[in-house]
Amino acid sequence: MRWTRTFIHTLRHDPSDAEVVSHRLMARAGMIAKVAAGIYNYLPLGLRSILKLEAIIREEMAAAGSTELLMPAVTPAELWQESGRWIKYGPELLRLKDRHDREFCFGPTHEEVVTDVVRRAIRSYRQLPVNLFQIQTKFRDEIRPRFGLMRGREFIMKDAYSFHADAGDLDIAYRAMEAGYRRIFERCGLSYTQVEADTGNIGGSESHEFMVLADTGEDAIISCTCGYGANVEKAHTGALPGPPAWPKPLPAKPEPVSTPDTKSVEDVAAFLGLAPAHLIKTMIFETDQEFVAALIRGDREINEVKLKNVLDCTHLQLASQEKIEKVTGGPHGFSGPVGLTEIRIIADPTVMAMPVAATGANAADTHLVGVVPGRDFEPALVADINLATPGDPCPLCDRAMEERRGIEVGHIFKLGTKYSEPMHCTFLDAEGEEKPCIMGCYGLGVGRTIAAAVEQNNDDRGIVWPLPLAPYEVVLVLLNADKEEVVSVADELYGKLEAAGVEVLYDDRPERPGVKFNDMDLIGFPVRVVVGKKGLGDGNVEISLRRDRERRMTPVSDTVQAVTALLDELRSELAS
RNA sequence: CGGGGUGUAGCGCAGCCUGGUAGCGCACCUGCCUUGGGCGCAGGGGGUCGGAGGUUCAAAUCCUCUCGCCCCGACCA
Repeated sequence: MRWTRTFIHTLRHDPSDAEVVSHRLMARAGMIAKVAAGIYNYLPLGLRSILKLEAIIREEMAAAGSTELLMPAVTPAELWQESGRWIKYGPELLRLKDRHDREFCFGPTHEEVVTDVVRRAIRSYRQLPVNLFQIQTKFRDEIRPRFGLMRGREFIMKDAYSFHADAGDLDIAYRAMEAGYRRIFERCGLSYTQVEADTGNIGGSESHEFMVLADTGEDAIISCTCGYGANVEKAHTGALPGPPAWPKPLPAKPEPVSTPDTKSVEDVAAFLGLAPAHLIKTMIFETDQEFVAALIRGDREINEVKLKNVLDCTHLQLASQEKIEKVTGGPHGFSGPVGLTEIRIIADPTVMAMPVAATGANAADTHLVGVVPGRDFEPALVADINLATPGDPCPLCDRAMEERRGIEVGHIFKLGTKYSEPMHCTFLDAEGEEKPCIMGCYGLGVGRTIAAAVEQNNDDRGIVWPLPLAPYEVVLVLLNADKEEVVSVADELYGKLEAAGVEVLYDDRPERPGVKFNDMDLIGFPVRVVVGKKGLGDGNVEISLRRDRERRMTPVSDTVQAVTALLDELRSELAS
């Protein structure tokens, strides 16, 4: 392709709204352009990278046993009402009405639609398993879209869904998808990790996320050298060290102590001559259906995602000071579980393991000392609601874990019968009994993966594309567009490279060298071939790789061979 | 939705406080010049100052409302 016949327009300045490096560079390189908040044009250069990733995905999905279909972007409300998500999904679901006032939504994901597809066709266990995928534009009306393709409202996603007669068969498909995802990210040349994940609003049992590692990633990953890794939202820890020995005499029953103006755990502990780990922190939360008191040891924090799952609620937030006072009878900062009978108490196991503790007394400026969990209060529920932090022991091997950051590019779930049951997607088993299909679902953010690749591969001059995702593998740069003898050599080289099957962009613009070189570095084509009168004087062109920018002078006649050899070298690096 | 900010040429910004000719850099057009890392000189085109209302002799500037966008928190591929 000749540059002058395509549509590539680079920006000299950073767009003022671009915050992260991938957004900045993709916008400047003329790959994407914003149309509205969280909604982008994929310009020709950007689309090429997207299509390359899609091609890899299609190959690996086929290898994993999934078949492509395409479902509608606009889907009727009825399907969502059947699953219950018309209510549960909330304002993130973009709802539309047609001219007859019938309700639709722009699909944010397609469990309902695909379940409908399958239930119309499947009658018998003999027809299972089914495994379908699509690459589709989705829309989620995010509260705060940002970071370009990383967190758009409209975005391209590959989503796959599998249907099985039993859990064992689901596991086979799940493992195949898991392996397929690993191959996809490996083939892209990305550094990534696979972690245990929370299932979020989609629901289900087992779940893994695929994270491209980048310091700018929005997700925190807790991991151990033994291979354990989990999203911090989900991460467990091994047995935490217990609190230090109780430093004072033990009262026979909880004893109120005046603690004026001490609200934070640190203040109270210092005031009482105790360690933070001697206190029980009591947090009052408000959900869509109730108030609850969540109990955690004073030196730890509550993991709100875990808590939300334990409570099985849609919304969860800290209660306001007024509401705390109403529910507990005491002001904010002095809540405690003793005598708290109006609301459910959820306690972390570390709290129940405390032999004795200090807590708020649900009264102004007062704490209770000598509270014994299980004797002085009984929680409605004991569940892990502890937030894992770096340095905590690994649940598998007890070594200290570390925290890294990543960009979630893939998420796979075992859904079970969450959709098949309410939507009656059933089959007859060998005994003639009607059963709901066991389902799995497998998402992969296409645009986000491209953005993550940029996030991971750039320098101060621009993008450094990994070969498999580069919009073009090779750029041929004509330096002296007004010198006929230079042009004719470049034209001829362009023809030969194309004939040899090299994916080449020919920069035939009559621009100054500086402009061209800067554009090439910004866009980040892996291989650059420069034809200029200076090199040509010695019968040479200059070949360089974007990643090291080392220039090798090569005789014109050897160019095609040298370029293909370089490409082969880059490919074999990826394969190894 | 809550809190903070911003909207002036295609892009990046100044001007606003203290009302009075709408500006700068880049990009664009013409000519000359230059040509291996964003040249130089000269000339030129381009604006409902986000929108509506108000105050005023006079509003980009002050006031009110409204819309878009951005940043900080809860969602997610």
